[in-house]
Parts: sequence; C-alpha cells; structure tokens
Amino acid sequence: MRYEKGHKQATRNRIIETAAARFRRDGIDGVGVADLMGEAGLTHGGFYSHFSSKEELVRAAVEMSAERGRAKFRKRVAEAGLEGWIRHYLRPSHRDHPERGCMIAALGSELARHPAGTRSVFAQNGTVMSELIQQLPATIPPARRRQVAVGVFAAMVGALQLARLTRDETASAEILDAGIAAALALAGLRSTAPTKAKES
Amino acid sequence: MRYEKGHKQATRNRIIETAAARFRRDGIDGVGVADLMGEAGLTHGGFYSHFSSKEELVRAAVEMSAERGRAKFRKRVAEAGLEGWIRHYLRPSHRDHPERGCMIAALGSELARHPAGTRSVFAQNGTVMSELIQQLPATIPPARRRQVAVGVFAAMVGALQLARLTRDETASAEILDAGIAAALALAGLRSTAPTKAKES
DNA sequence: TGTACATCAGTGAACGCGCGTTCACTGATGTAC
DNA sequence: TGTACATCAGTGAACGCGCGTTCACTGATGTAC
Repeated sequence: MRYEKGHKQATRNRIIETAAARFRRDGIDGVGVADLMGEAGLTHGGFYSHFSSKEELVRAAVEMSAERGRAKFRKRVAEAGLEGWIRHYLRPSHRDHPERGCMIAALGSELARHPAGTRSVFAQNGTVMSELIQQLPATIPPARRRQVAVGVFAAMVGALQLARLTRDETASAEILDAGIAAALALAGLRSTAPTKAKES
Repeated sequence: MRYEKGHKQATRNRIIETAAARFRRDGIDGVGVADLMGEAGLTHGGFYSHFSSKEELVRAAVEMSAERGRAKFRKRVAEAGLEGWIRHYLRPSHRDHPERGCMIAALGSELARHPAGTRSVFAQNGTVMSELIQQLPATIPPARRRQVAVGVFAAMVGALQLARLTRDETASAEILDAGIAAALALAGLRSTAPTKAKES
C-alpha cells in the first residue's frame, strides 16, 4: 500500500470531524463539499470515494456528534452530577460555540427536514435520553422517569436556542438561567413549588 | 392608477404570507425567490420592487409569523386558558404542519445564523413572552414570573422540535406529552413534586 | 370629447456564482517473476 | 536484485443546475390640455 494501513479510514474520520463542526456552526446548507474538503486538507474530487453523497456525510456527522454528546454527558455527570451537566450545557460558552456543542440545539429545526435515514440517529435508544433517565433522582417514580427526562432535555434544547436568538447579552444570559432553573425543577433537583406558601 | 389603491401593499403582503409558510415548511435556504413569487402568482423579476433583498423578506416573514403567533396565543388563552394553549401548541397537528405553526420551533436553529437585524424581532418585549408572563397563575411570585415563562416556552419549543426529529409515531407522541407535562409543571398548573412523599 | 404623455406594477431574459456530482488522470508504493 | 505491472487515495477540470440579483421593457390606466 502506498499509504499506511488505516490511512483512508483516518481521512474519512477527519472529513466527518470537520463536517460535524462546520455544519453546527454554519448550517448544513451553509457549507459546501469543496469547502469542507479544503478544510480537511484535501481537494473536493476525492469526496465521493469516501461518501456516496453529501447526505451520507450529514448522517455520519450527526452520528459522530451524538456519540460525542453522550461521552460529554457521561464525563460531566461523573464529575459534577446531573445538575453539573445541566449547568454546563446551558453555560454562555456553549451558546457562543455551537460548533463544539449539542448537534440537536445547533441543527434541530434543519434536521427535521432531512430524510428519515438521517434522522434515525435520534431513535429512542442510543440517544443521551436513556442515560439521562438513569441519572434522575430516585424520588421520581419509574413510570414517570422517561417523561421527566424528555421534559428536562426539551427545556435545555429550547433554552439554548432561544438564548442564541437573542442579541442582547443580558437577556440571553437570563434565558440560560431560566433554562437551568426549569431543567433543575423538572428533574426534581430543586424545590418547584411556586411559593412555599399556598398551593391549592 | 392602473391598479386600485393599496394594490401593491396587498401584493407585498401576499408575498410575505407565502414566504412565511414556505420558509417554515422547507427552511429559508430551501425556498428560492422565483419559487416564492410563482406561488404568489407573480414572476420573479418584480421581487426587488417589493424588497431590497431576500433577507429583507425573511425579516418581514418572521415579523408576520411572530404577530400571528401572538394572536393565536391570545385567542387560545381566552378560550381555554394557559393550559389550553400549551396543549394546543404541543398537539400532533402542530408537529405535522410547521408551515402554519410556530416560527421559532420551525426555524430556531437556522435563524440563529441570520443577521442581527433579522433576529431583532425576538427582542425581549414584543414577543409572546410578555403576554405569557401575565397568564401565569398568581401563585408564582413577581420576581420569578419572567424566568418561569421563559422556562415554559423553552420546554415547549424544545419538545416540538424533538417530536419533529423522531420518526416513530409512538415515541413522537410521547415527546409531545412529556412537553405538555413539563410546561404545565413549570407553569405551576400541575403538582410538580416528584412523588407526594419524601422531599428533602 | 379626444389625443399625447406620464406613471409604475409586473415581465422575462440575462448575469455571475457556487453548488453537488462525475470522471479521466496522477504518482507513490506494493507485488510478481 | 531489477524490471513490469497492479493498486488506489487523492487531483483538478468539467458538467448541469438553480440560486439571488439586475435591467430594459410592456401595457393598462391616469392626467394634461
């Protein structure tokens, strides 16, 4: 072989890695194949010896991002617990750097319009959801754990996107805080009673 | 005048209306100016006598959608209360018809990459947020009302997007339910205690 | 009342450009004998 | 050991296409006199 064993696989991974970052930063339609290949140190002609179409790369990039997201979740939970992960997810630097962050928050509304094959990465198991369920406090009964986990994650994704839409820094930071408060409340990590007083 | 008074304004509104629907359905990059004009019963050449650029149309469409969303919010709240609006927002037909639904859920991640001028529609006041705050039950203290409102809306937007990403109908319906449960809990419209038992 | 001209919303050909994709080729290295 | 050939990751020119945008034009109607 003119290249060491595994060379092609390494190139393929480099392309996927580059794509995963650029897609999250500029959108899927916002980055071209030639641009991507150039950033990976290649010319665009070789693209189709790695992938059959741009959509196949999208799928691979989404898959890699999902795996990375799960790894970060595990690491953060091990270090700082579920609350630590929630705060980490909704920190300003995640808002400001989508290219290294959550693929769903960065591309959620776009991916919904992509083929089912691409979206199949978000099947029920395999996502961070099943791991999130296990991290919920024991006070939440088994029958409600999945629903609570989905609610927590939805609030986090929604808050990150709203924060990214808001130009004003103060208002944006408030949205992140509101997302943290909502996620913690839903996860049962904080008293959720409106006031400790009257409750019907 | 060869056209009755207000004709041009009416045409302009028709273009915005068409765009608002198509953008939400196919994404902003997914619809071209010529396609849009054709759907509005015109040819593409006249576009620039109405708008200085496609981006200006995007801004107008986002503005119109935001106003429509607020109107729907008011109507639904008047008829069925805050809980009614939450359930209406997270119903399956909203998930399946983004072209008539919430612009933020349909285009959230894309709009974050558009110019600040376009995103200025989502400034603190003028959005549905300020009206949502007023609808929260009185049990939520003044100092927390904005934060709670943002959390509720974030959970709703996030849940709708997650539901749109999921191919499996059962799983998708569960996500909508989880979003409803989360939004109601956050809004103080449902007991949020993990169990009615032990609470630290 | 009748003719000449001004107005302007909308038309459709044309522009340069970048997109995703194809393909004949290169050239460094491994294998056969 | 030395030569001829096979392999194949990567190259770069070329493709058809649709994009956003420009512009000279049309033609129905209003106004001036």
